[in-house]
Amino acid sequence: MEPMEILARGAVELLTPAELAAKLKKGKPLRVKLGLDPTIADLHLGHTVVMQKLRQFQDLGHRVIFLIGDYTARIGDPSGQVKARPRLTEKEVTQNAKTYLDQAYKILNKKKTEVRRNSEWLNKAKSMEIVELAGHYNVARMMEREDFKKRLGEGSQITVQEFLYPLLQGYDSVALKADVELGGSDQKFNLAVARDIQRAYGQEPEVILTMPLLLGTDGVKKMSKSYGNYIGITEPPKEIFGKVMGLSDDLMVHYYELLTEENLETVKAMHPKEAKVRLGKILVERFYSEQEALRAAQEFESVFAKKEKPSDINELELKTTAEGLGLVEILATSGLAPSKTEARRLIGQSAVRVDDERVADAEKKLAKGKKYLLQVGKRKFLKIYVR
RNA sequence: GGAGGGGUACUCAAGCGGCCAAAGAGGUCGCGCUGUAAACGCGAUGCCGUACGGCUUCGGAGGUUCGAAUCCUCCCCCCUCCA
Repeated sequence: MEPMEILARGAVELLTPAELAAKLKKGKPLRVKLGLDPTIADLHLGHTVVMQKLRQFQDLGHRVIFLIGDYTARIGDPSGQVKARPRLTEKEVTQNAKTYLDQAYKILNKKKTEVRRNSEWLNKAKSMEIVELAGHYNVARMMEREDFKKRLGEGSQITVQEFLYPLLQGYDSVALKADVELGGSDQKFNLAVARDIQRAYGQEPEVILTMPLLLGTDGVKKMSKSYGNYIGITEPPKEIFGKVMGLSDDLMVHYYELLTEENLETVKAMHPKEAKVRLGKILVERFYSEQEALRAAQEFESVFAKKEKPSDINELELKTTAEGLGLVEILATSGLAPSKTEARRLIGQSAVRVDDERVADAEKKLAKGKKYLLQVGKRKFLKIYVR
């Protein structure tokens, strides 16, 4: 396949194909920028959509520049936000960036990756320079932006500071002499501004390539840690696999489309469950190994299809001076239930099993000196030793 | 700076002196049905107590009242219109 074809595949938007072709034609490695949002500590599948694309650039011999927006993080990206974002401390930024990079190298080639921080140049900028930068853009265009428009309409606040964000991000591209910039499709506005800013500073504008946003496990909102609808790439294999199995059939196809190279027609022709198992394996294998993928799949089958017990149930020892411990108490202290009230409620809803027997009596006590297998709901297991 | 509107549980949103731990929707959790799907049905959803009940909650601090999310005072924050 031609480089152009590979790079353009899956993109929501490529501005412009002609410019990219021209840049590729020069035969020099391109500087491909990705702005990293240091507000997130853990990567999830949503991030990997863009990562995967970066990897393709690397495989074709180009250079990836990870830009840690440590300076801009203190402003907060207004993209898609309903409210102004909280600002971060220096320490949080550094920590988040480190975690992010460690995880990103599961996908990227570290040798072909350059890491920079925008505080390198933005800290030095004089206020007059910032004012000049602001002079290169106008408010009307800024207000074309969907999220600003919406916030304005709803009457929620927009700070002038937020206007600065896209400008500074655009200036980063100038400082880095970026040839290409990637981002999620929600970043389109910021990226487009970068092109204008580069032009204003006499540079050839970067090509921008936006990738689709992956929907979260709820199938409604984009995948995001703050919505709690994410699958993290550092989650244990069986968690990743389990979450994949819990996807709706439609969503599964969406995941296949954005996360794999599989032929969608083939996928749709398969039995949905088989297809889901396959997707789960592909993903676990990507972040761990083939063995882990197989194990996760087997484990899943035995626990949920055959109703067997998981192979690695945590054990907890609880001490008591009395004859025994109340079940409610055990559930609450072991974390199987968030509170005693909730524990009682769960028992009342016949969600609790002790040694495979459903418990209906909220006052049940577990006698001292014995081990028990507790189960709450379908997936929470814990071995308890009361002594 | 002036005039008015508003801040309620995870979220949105009713309530505007007792019947309010606070309607409704979403979310979440549980049960059922299943392919641990989705959709659907039923139920639960502040904390503590077996239950009658008790305790803490409606932006913050005081006050009025037998009794306040609801009335009053001050403070903080947000919005709209005017300047």
